[in-house]
Amino acid sequence: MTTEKPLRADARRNRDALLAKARELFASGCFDLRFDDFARLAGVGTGTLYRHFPTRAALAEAVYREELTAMCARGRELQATLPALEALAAFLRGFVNHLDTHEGLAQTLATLMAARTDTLADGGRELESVIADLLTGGIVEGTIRDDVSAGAVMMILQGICTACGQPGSRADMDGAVTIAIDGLRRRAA
Amino acid sequence: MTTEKPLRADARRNRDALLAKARELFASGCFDLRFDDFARLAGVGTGTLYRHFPTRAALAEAVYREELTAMCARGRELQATLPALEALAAFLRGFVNHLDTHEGLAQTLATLMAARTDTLADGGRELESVIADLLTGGIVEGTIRDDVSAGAVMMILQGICTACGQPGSRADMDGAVTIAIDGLRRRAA
DNA sequence: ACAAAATATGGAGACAGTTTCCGTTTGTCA
DNA sequence: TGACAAACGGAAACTGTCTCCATATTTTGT
Repeated sequence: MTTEKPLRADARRNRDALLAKARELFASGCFDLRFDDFARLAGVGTGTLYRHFPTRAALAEAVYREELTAMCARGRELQATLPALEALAAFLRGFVNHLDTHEGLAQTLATLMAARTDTLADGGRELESVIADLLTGGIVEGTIRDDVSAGAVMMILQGICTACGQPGSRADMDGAVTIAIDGLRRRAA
Repeated sequence: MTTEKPLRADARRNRDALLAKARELFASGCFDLRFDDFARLAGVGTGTLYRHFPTRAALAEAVYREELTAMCARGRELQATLPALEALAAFLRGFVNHLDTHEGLAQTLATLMAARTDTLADGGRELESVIADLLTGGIVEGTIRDDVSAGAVMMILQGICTACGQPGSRADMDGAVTIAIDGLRRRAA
């Protein structure tokens, strides 16, 4: 599906430089400097930046793709080793905990999830599919309600990601997760 | 507190024209046309627009203020006539139902809630205070858990508002509310 | 009723960030 | 090594935001 195209040597080099510098900048909290500056600081031309990453969101997605994939992998791992509801709870707790110290990731996810559109949302889809599988596991197991789907959980996470970074939000982020976890439990008849 | 300043006649007229045109545009789904164009279409100059509404969000807030206040009033009314948890549930259901057919309001709220930048967020604070009171009522009554605060619920609503308008989101919006309502119940020991 | 003072107007233009375009450079392959 | 394709850089065009101030309207005092 994903058309692997062999990139020319200098192209790959520039792309990597861009990515490395962007990662560094994001990590130090600079989310909204001029888009052009990502190019300048990485030592490449503006055109090159745009050729590799047509939008700010595309750049952010590329930077965090690996990290996001790792988190998803962890989710699957939890699913394999714990009962579904506990796995889901652990996953969500870990997720929020990670977001709290990686604001750039939170911002990026907030954007990706809000992006109704196109191609670059598939970082978000990767996450949604992990959650869907966790839910399914819990439904089979009988511990998770069967009347809500992963999309609903994604909305909640979206809210959490957006709020992340606001002073004093940590407690409410945890609160939202608490609500989500207990709200997902199959209700006693 | 709110400094009521007598507005000059033409000023009030222009302000109203702006508001009316903006309401009409929002209702027809045009959220992101040039900000300047709101002025042009309302038949006033750019300066006038900026004088009355310094930002896009300020304009949106003014447009929806009345509507939002009505929703909050309804929340208080529910609180007065139903047990707290039921009032909260009815409020949230009604809220989402309303959002679903008023996308402009949803967008506006999403923005207001995300904006920690105070002055224009007090539409958001009005909402938060209604929810806080509903929660408090339920805690006293013993039906709502006491370990999460209104901020957590606001995050969830933020996610819902952001998602509103995406095709097929309605079911998940309802799902998120379902999770929230059940997640807020005091857990049996 | 009128003039002075106070208030508000409009829209040209400065500005900042974004994006395109194309002449030049660099890498690839035979 | 030459020819061709791929990628580069960065100046210039563009787009939306916002400010400024000479001009116009309203209010107030007499």
